[in-house]
Amino acid sequence: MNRTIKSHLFQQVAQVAQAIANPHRLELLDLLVQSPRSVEQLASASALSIANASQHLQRLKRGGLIIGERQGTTVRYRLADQAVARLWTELRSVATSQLAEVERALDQYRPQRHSFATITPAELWAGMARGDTLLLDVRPALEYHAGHLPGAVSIPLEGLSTRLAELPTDFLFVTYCRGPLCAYADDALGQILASGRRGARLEEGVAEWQQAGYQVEQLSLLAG
Amino acid sequence: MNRTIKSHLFQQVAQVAQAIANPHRLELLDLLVQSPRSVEQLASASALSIANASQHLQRLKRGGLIIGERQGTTVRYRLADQAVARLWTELRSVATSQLAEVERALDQYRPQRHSFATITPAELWAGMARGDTLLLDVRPALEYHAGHLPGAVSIPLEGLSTRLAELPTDFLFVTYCRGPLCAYADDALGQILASGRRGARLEEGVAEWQQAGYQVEQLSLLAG
DNA sequence: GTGTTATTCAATAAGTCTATTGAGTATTAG
DNA sequence: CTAATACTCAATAGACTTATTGAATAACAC
Repeated sequence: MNRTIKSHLFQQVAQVAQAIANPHRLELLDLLVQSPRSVEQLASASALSIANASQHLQRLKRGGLIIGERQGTTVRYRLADQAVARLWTELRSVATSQLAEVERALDQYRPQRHSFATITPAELWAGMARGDTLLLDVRPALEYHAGHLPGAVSIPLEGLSTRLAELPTDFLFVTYCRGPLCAYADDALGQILASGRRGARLEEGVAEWQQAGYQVEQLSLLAG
Repeated sequence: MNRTIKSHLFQQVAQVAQAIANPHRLELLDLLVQSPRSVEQLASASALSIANASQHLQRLKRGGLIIGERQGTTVRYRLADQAVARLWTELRSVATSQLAEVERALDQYRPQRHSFATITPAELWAGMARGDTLLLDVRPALEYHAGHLPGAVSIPLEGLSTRLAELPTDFLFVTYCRGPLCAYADDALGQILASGRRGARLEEGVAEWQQAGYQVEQLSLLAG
């Protein structure tokens, strides 16, 4: 009888684990860590049908991981709590460190990652203080507005190729994006290096930065 | 085609989430956070058949969460990494803070938890330094040997009722066990308070203690 | 009111997960 | 060698999960 209650307790906790135990839902969560979004935005960003995305989002909601708020005709989903971002970070960290399969998949998705220079937050700080380093946020503008690293300039990957000529030449360009499972910063860095400029990649995204105890900057709460 | 690779990456990470997305496997993990164990020990502690426990353990192993090592005729399973304990702690924390259902299940499993005094690590340190506080580890001896809080005395719940008379009367007794989802410390504290002694419960277990940056003590690596 | 857009719901077929059973394997003891 | 112990494997039925479809609802513009 104690056993029944105990089983029930673990069953409840397992509900949360079941909510994240699906690749599509992890991808949705990864997007929501960057910024709140509507169902349609999430569906198109993750290549799901609207109905399918909606159902996955409701599963995440039932698991207490995200919150959906109706705003006129759309429903805007966001993380229920920063602890959810920590859970996602921790899961990713266990996955990449313990499963060789994940490392291999990551090498496929980000083939250049071993050839790029990487930079730590401390080195980045020092360079920005010296004034010889520029930090580029290459995520979509929507995500930049929801929160970005202090001093970062928003140059979404989409527009980089046309704006490349604008960039000065005597700087070290540090690119970052959603975090270690995102290839935007690699793509951007590739273009920057190809143009003859110097650059490095920061593996951390906004969530990892925040979890490491640093502040993030926010421009507008109504980012759309 | 980029999409295929990306999906594959998230699928790999989801494998780890799927490994913990089952109440029995969470219970096994919760046991393994306390100490390594054989299949038989795990099966009996979690009320599973041997074959079933073995299969769940192999699923956890495939997910990279635990490691099994043959030692003579038995196979001893242990956590693959401390990061796994962090993942479990983080999952539990999201579950308890975001799902009212979990709080309700916890109230059923630990009905006295709101009536007991709780104590923080800082208060505990102060009391132990003053010499008026005794810290009791009420988990099975096996788990105490695998690692325990510094200065804790091992009094497994099983033997407490017969040893209760031995305990001095002029101390504050602080009980702890596996962590917030464990009722051992509540049971023990109930007996201690009923005997007229003063006491409080420490919610943290060894894993949470360690994750908070404190040291743990270990007696023997061959604890059996 | 009608029409439009964004989202959710319900039904369903195909796929995946689980507990149980009984057989199979590895190690040790004698 | 045989027997015993501890564990794993394979097969399977029943239970859940998932993607797709098309219908239903909610908010708004007019």
